[in-house]
Amino acid sequence: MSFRKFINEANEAIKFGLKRLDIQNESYSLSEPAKENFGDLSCNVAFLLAKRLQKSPSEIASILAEQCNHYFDTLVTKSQSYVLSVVAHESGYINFKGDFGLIGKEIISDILKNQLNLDTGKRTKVIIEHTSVNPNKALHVGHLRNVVIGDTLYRILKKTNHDVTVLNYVDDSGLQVADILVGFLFLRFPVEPSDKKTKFDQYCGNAIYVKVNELYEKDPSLIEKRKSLLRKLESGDTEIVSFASEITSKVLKDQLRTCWRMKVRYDLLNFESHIIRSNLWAKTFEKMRKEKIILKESEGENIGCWVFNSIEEGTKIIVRSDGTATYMAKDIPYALLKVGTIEDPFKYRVFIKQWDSTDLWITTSDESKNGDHPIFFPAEYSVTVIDNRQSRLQKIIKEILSKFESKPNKYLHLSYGPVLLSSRTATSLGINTDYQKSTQMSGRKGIYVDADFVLDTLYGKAKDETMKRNPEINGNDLDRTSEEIAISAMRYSLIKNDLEKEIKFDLNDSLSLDGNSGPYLQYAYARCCRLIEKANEKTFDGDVKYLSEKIEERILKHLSKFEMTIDNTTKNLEPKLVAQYVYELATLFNLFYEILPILKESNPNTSKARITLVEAIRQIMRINLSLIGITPLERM
RNA sequence: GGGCCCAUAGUUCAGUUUGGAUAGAAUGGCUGCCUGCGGAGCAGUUGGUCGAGGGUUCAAAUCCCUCUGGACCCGCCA
Repeated sequence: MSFRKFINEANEAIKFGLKRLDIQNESYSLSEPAKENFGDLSCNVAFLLAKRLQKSPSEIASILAEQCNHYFDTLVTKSQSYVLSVVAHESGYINFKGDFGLIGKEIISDILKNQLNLDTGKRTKVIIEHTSVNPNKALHVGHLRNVVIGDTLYRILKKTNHDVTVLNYVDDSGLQVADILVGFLFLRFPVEPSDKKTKFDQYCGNAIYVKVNELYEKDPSLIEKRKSLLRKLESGDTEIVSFASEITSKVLKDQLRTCWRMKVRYDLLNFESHIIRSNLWAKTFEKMRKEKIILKESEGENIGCWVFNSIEEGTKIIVRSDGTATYMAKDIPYALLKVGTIEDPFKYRVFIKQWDSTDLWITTSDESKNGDHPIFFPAEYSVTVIDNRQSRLQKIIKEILSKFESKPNKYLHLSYGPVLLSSRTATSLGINTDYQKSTQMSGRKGIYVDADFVLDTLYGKAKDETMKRNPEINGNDLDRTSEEIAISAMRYSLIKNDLEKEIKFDLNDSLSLDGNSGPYLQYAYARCCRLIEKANEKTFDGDVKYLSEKIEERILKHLSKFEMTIDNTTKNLEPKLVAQYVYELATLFNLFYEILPILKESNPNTSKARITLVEAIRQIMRINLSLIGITPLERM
């Protein structure tokens, strides 16, 4: 926590100074100044005191700075101070300069000895639910945002020693599944796509789902057929259920292929049909009724319905007058299960082995399968990754949960803005944009950009670039490298921005491998690797005191902020902070590489120190890249 | 109608939580830098009434109010 120690010490110095001037209860902020030549930390307290003391900020700053300096006399050994100087600026700021000789020495040592302190989780059990795409279509770029946010969060929480379980909820008995069943059973779509190379999820989504929805308008009798299929699905009609299960699991496996390609993994799949059969809903309903969380309306427009009266959101129907549960109601038992309000009724078996050789589990009704399995439920807190259109429902679920539990905030909704198509991209897909700036995607209407298609296109582009630079590269390395570059471009572009902002997806722009992009980060890492390889060092024991150039100090400072950045990321659930951190590190490194000789430096002490610095950068970069799911490449 | 989110350079975005010093990147345009540690790089240049108006403050992109423009949610659909 090197940089934080520096902040703490500066804070102590300010407090000390204020005390000596007999000033109490003054709040202030200690922040990084806009420009580096003002120092490393600035305090605004003099501005705040101006009125109270009837003096100018400038005057107060200089008096206070002098008192602050006495703080360092109280330290046992001044050489252990992280603060190099405290000076009052005429503007009124008190500026602190850090001792990056000392801070740098500590952070480099921590990095190289693998002694970074990232354990903020202390084995806290966390459940993350993400992806949860209906199993009737292939993933589009909008789904990928969800997948990548969820997986990045998983990686960060895992690294900070949280005990993380990743769930993927599969709605295998809903309307959207009934839609493709209509296609197969009534419109006679073949059970296999005519072109064997077509992925089954794409076949269902692109050919059948869209077509069926078009036909509903021309032939309303199909809607009746869908309704009857849905009833059979819910009532457990053996023939239909088993056919549906065959279809959805084929789609699901293809969806998982796309997710795995993105280096995403899960622990458990929860099928809606299993939850229905498990009796969880019945228990939940009973409980809500008993505790008077929901009430039966005896008059008015909702007569005969069981409703929840939300304080802020008004009346919400939970059970219809015909006794069936609404869409939202089905999420309640799942939420209760996650936070431990109801007991886990499931038995488990391994569904499939994943790309990282971990097991992906599913629930099962097979009585014999209840041997050793990980403990999935419950968690200390649960994070559900769903886009912001679901905010209202998530809020109501959270409110219902709070009726069961006195402890708040165990159930979190990680909200994000949807991915829209830029008008250029929409037009290129033949969609009439009506001169709008961007277009909502819709699986049902066929308005979307397929995830695999984008990855394939990126892959092709990365391959061209890689071949240009490495004419001698062999086929396997070329394929692997190109794929990793494609994934890094995709993943980075989906998390580098603020979660709440919509992403306007433009196919052309997303194909860029330059600038603030995933491949830029990988390139910086590869450069580090080549330097280390050529340096042929084993020990990395260069002395930080030879790193006195401005750029070197900036790098040491940035490295020292790593633990703090990760801490903020987990506290605020903001994956972009990691992306921004590693981008800045890559930028600083590229600059360093450009302006200073490393291997060619004539002073051996300086050269050794620089090589050590490169190694530290490389380590931090490697950790950060893996946190955001980008594979560090030694060559590209 | 109620709720929620957004608006910063031609474009895509940081910065807003916690007010502070000359508002930063990337991309596009223009221009330099490879017999040199890898040019997927670096540097320079171009480009801003921070949607508008008002308020609070010594100080507002940031806080408050009003307005405008855009998106989304508000069903006994999922």
